[in-house]
Amino acid sequence: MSSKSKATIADVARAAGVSTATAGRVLGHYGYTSEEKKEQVLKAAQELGYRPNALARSLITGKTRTLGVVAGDIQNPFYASVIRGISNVADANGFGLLITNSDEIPAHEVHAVELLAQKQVDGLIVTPIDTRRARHLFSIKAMGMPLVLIDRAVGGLMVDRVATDNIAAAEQAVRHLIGEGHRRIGIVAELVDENFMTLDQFVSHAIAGDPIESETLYPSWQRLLGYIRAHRIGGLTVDPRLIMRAGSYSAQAAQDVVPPAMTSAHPPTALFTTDGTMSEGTMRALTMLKLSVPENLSLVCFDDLDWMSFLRPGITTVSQPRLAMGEAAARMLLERIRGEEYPSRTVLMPAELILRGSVSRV
Amino acid sequence: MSSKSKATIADVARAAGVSTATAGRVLGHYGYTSEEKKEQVLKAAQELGYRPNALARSLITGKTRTLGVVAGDIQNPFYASVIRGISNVADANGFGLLITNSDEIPAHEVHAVELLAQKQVDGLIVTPIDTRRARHLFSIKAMGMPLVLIDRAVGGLMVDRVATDNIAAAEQAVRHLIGEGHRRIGIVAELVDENFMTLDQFVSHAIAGDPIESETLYPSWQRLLGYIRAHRIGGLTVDPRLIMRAGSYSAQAAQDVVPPAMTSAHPPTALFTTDGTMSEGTMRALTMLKLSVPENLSLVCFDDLDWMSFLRPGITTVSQPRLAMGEAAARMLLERIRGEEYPSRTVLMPAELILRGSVSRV
DNA sequence: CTGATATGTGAGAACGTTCTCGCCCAAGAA
DNA sequence: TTCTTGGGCGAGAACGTTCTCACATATCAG
Repeated sequence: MSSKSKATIADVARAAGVSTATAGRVLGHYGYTSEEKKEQVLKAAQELGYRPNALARSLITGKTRTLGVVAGDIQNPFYASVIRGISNVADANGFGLLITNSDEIPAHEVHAVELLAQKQVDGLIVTPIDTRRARHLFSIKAMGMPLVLIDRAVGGLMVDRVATDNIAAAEQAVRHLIGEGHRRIGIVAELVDENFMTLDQFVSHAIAGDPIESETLYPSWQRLLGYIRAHRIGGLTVDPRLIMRAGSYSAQAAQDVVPPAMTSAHPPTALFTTDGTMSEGTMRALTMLKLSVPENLSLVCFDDLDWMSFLRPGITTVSQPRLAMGEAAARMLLERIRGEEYPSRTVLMPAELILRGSVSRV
Repeated sequence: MSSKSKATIADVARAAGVSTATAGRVLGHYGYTSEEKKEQVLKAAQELGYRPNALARSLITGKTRTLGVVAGDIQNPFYASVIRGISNVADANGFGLLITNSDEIPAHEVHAVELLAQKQVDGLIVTPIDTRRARHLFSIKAMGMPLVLIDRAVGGLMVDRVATDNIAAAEQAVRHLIGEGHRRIGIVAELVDENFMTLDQFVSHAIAGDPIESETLYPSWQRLLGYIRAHRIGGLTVDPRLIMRAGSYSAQAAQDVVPPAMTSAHPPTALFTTDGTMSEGTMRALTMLKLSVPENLSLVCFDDLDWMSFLRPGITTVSQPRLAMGEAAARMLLERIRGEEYPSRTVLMPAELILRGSVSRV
């Protein structure tokens, strides 16, 4: 029956009484074969339980029909959705997915990219960690392997990219708070060190309206920029004490940084959190502090997580099209794999501010 | 430099002035080579930007150092964590991960398994959908490909498996509610049709204490069994009207099935939800119904999701070791891949009841 | 009839590795 | 001396496919 170990094309050919070339043609669906031999071969293949060896096929065709993905952490809902989006279009096109986690550690990313390249993936989707140093990614591009970036950009690396329009989205969110009468608005953001400017320098540049190379900025810095722009537009000054910098991508860091600001002499009347992880840490802190939303404090988050819709009173948040981002990235990658030529494209996806009950008028 | 397209072992050998065999030996770390030639080869490889082709290597060794995973849906926190666990041990052992979603659709699972087998993965981790018919899985086993099942079992398929001890965990959760004085306890569960017994038959068997082949039962049915056993132990009768059967794996289905029961003549004073998806749907329903937990209704969930700890008053829930389940599965799989022989093993992981604030005494 | 075009077949090369073998050399044992 | 042992090296087979050819035939246009 079909259970035995492994039958090769040669075995099938022998059983069907044809050459391996002919058997290969019918099994691989290429070239010409007569109906007669086709039936013989198919019958023999069936009986022997023949299963094509994709390795051998890929070795000679140079195509693996496999996409490589380097994400931060599958457990994070953001990445989980993005990957799901990628998976949707990969599936639909008969591509497999080789997935790795970088945990936002540059060395892990380098290692993962190397592994995927050795496994000869047809293309790579990466959420790059270091927006400045990324020799491995330049090397991938130079090798001619299609590459698409998600969420972050790499300075000088001209490849397709899809991201949320972070600045506009954050600006809209904070303007909403200002519109509701809030004047002291805190922001909870990772703001990991980018080593090119201190936070103070960055803030004063932004407040002064100096031009800032925002493309290669980390998302949390872009969202901070949107926060500052909303203040400028609203004619408000930015109080640096209201910028709660977690310094790392963890809910715990956010949870730690919120209480001091909330118990200070002039606490904010509203908070803006810059991503799902910060939102979670902030919620934990607010629960510990027994602060009620929106009675004691208004809140706008970034990224629409499951619980935001049913946790009373409902969290007003910026919704990113995570699934669509993954799908768009995969589609662009497949176009490149097919050999289509374009100048490198950047797709900035709009985010939507979803109004729920976590903001009150002051 | 290291950027050019693709240098092969033959290219490196030529540049280093040695045979391909010798170059292969140093680049592949096997056999003997003199320090002198080793240096020459390494230098040449460096200059040509040589990167081993894992495909060619795998074709001849018969090993790909890649694991295949067929999960329900990466976006679901349960699967996301399990996969992350698998990824942890795969990474640590230099294995890659080929991941697919079945969306709980049998045909998808069959297709995914076939794809992964063709790609010659060294082993497979599957969350089987159909616990009765699974020819493709028997075939995988017959082929000699190592296979580990997670969360569900397949009748008659003797392979390693890791799962939560669902019956015991559910029983403990419901006994807790009974201990707090609850007498009318509702259960919200998928209970997709298993076609071997109707729900009524199943319930009456369980109430009567008749022996039930529980190994190959779906998790939601196992949890229902635990619920019934807790009633038996507590000397309570089971009211069939309190069994809210969603009938499919979606939060929407749960959300739809809860309101009728809550607005009936004799509503329950407490609810037990049998997994994360049911919990989410139930929360949505409770929010719409404006029922406060634990004032108007007590609640115990299954699976500890992020929000359960910070959503006030904190949700009492059964915590499954999802990450550890994935890690255990991957470890068992690697043992099999290494050729270790055991009779097929079943690892039932204990779950922990985490007491928070969603249960009140009546 | 001549040439082109499409269908059909098999022998054997190719893909980029690892593996098997035979050969050489040096050092130590008999 | 002669035999063994183990390091060191290269030629060429092998893995299981697809690809390139050469060589058929049949059909159709001119």
